[in-house]
Amino acid sequence: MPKIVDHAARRLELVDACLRVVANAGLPGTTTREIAREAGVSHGIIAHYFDSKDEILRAALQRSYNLLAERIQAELTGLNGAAALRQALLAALPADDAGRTGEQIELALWGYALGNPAVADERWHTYAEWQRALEVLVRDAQVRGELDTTHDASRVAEAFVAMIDGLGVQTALYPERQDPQRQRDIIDMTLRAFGAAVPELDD
Amino acid sequence: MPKIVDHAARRLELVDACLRVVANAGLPGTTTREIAREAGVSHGIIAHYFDSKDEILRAALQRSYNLLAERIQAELTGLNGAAALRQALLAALPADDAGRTGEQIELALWGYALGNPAVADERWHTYAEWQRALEVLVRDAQVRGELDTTHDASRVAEAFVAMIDGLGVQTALYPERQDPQRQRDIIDMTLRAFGAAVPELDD
Amino acid sequence: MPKIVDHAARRLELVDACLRVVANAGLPGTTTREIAREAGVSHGIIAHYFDSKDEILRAALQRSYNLLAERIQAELTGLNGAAALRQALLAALPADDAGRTGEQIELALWGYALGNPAVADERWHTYAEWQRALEVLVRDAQVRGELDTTHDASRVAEAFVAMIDGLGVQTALYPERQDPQRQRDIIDMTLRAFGAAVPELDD
Amino acid sequence: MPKIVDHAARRLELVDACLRVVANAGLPGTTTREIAREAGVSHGIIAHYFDSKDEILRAALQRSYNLLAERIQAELTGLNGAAALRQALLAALPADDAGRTGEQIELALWGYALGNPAVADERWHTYAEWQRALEVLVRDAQVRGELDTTHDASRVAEAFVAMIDGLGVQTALYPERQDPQRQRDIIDMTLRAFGAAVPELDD
DNA sequence: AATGAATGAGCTTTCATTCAT
DNA sequence: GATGAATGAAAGCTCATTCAT
Repeated sequence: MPKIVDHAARRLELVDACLRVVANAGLPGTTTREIAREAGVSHGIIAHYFDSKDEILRAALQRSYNLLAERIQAELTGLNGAAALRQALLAALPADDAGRTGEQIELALWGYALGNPAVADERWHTYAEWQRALEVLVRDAQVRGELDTTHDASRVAEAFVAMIDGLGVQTALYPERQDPQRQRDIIDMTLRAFGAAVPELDD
Repeated sequence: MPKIVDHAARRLELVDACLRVVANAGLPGTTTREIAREAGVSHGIIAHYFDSKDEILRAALQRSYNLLAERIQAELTGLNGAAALRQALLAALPADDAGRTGEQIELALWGYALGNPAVADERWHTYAEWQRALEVLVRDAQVRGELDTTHDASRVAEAFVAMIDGLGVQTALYPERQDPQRQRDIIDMTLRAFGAAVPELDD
Repeated sequence: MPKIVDHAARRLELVDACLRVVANAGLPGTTTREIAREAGVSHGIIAHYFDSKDEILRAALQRSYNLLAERIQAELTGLNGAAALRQALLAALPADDAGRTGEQIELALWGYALGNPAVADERWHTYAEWQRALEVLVRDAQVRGELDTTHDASRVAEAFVAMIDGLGVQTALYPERQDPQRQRDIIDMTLRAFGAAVPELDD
Repeated sequence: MPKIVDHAARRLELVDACLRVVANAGLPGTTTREIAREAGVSHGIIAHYFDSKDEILRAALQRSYNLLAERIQAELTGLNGAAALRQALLAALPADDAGRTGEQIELALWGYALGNPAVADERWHTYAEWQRALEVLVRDAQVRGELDTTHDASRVAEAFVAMIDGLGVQTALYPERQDPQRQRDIIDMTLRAFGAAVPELDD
């Protein structure tokens, strides 16, 4: 009987170690040796669970997205219309240290996708999925009369996706210069501009 | 002092070669050897003009931004109010192959800034400058009654900066999947949402 | 003691798998993992049956020689004198694909013996045995008056051993450039030079 | 002005270091690090002069053959007929320590050629060249009546090439067990069998 | 007996940097 | 100023071996 090891769990440990390294050391600092050290295992073990460094990086990219998607999904329960849309957008914003780290991982892995068409393609599908989910929320809000129907739902969704991405970039690059509250205000302001009844702020 | 002029020109040649390499080979492919080869000079020459690889990359990042700023500035002559704002935003969008390449360079260099606080700090200043310029345009449009005054000009500017960045990311990562016209439509739609009188589209 | 039988049979399976790997992948491609895969067993099993990779390679070398010796022996039944000598030499030549593969294994394992004096020593004994066997055949032919007695039997045997080895090297290295028939002709010609009554060829 | 270095000379130094390592440590022991250490230079320098380890090994193979060919050629001056043939064969035999080392290099590199068709092909040409040269000597001896004309010159040449190779293998593998004088005797005996008037030995 | 997870040394190769000329 | 030879650290990856189960 061989040593009993949960293969999937071990892979996940390594992927998470990889994400921590990316966050701490950036993509160039993400070496297989460093990942192993972070996971507290030997260097050679990575070859046991991944065919190459590429494979673990791709898995990390996917995991990073899954974590975000789960977080957003969790926040939507019980909401609908403009409130659900707003909640989704705010949840997608990096709010705390973990969120900031997540954004840095995301941004570092964009640089990785840049040179790997296959990776970029994988990434595209998760992006499109996220945009479609947002489009559904926009349309629902429009149907309920909680958002202007003047604008095409698909484009509105895309506008918000872009804005979220852009705000995320700034958080990743200038974590000390960004105020999470201000980013939420900007989202709320834009929602109002698109006709949502978001209560005014008084800062 | 002819020597000094030569010196600056030589540096610029090297920086431009560096940008071409980043565009063609990505950040990991940007080696000092490759930059020298692209510039058609010997490998060791880089040490003459830059203390380190870091320094040439920083210069390339700055140059990349300057080129964009110049392009935007050139498009604004003779315009004011909402029209100027719109023109600035559209000019900031990557429209053609050159623009797409520029975005990829930008994105690759973000990954570089991620691990270098000093680089990120430099980058922050150019970002802030671009945002302030946009804020001036927003305020001007508001004063002229061509944009809703409901919203804080500073936040509106930031919203647009984020949206431009986000759309740029998508162009850089998925160049074949993005339609420049659709990106322009999204900007126009958002301008209308903020009260600008941008003519409706009929695609 | 059935266990011991199993043990020997298992070892043989592994040794044969090793020979197949050497033939297919060359000596550098002969890894313990590959041997295990070829044998259809787990990787760690090799440590059960062999103390080290060296040991299995040594066993493979010995096995390779035994297979050849058996083949030669089988061809000699019922023959004697110059006819037996000729048959032994022709049987030692690689004639078909299997023979060619055997030569490649042999040659690959020479490279291995080169750095391992112990292995080379083992190899020496099988070489000496093969030479002595040939010497007996030469002397028998001389006694029967089917071969010149001018020459020392021991040296004649050695000359033929060297020639067989040399022809084998060429088959191993340039399988497509060698013609088995031509190699047989060369052997026959040399036998005639040493006084054997081998019928003339007419190609 | 760059540092003046004789590129070709430096390459040759490295190739010779490579040959010494192959001789001392065998093919598996021939690492780029070891070659650099043997040459007394830094490890990375090999990348300056050779694109890959393959390239330096191929160069070493070629060099090894050239050294042998030069040695043989040097011994032939002033001779012709059977005497020239005999001298060529004896010169091709490994006679001293240097010759033995050369054989070991040769044998190790055969193992390398085994897995590289391109290398094997290169090797084939030098083999064919050596065989043709020998054939010319055989034919000359036949024409002068110093060798039996019964046998086909081409086949006789091939027989001798094979015998030389086979004797070389034995020297390489069992350097302590081989007696150079005995190998020369075997060659002489075979020459006599083919009709050459080589004086009898009296050992 | 058999498994396969885990280790760590060592491989080739790449690369920023230094420096003699 | 300019060259390119040289260095040495570090990268990804391979692999024989060990060992808990």
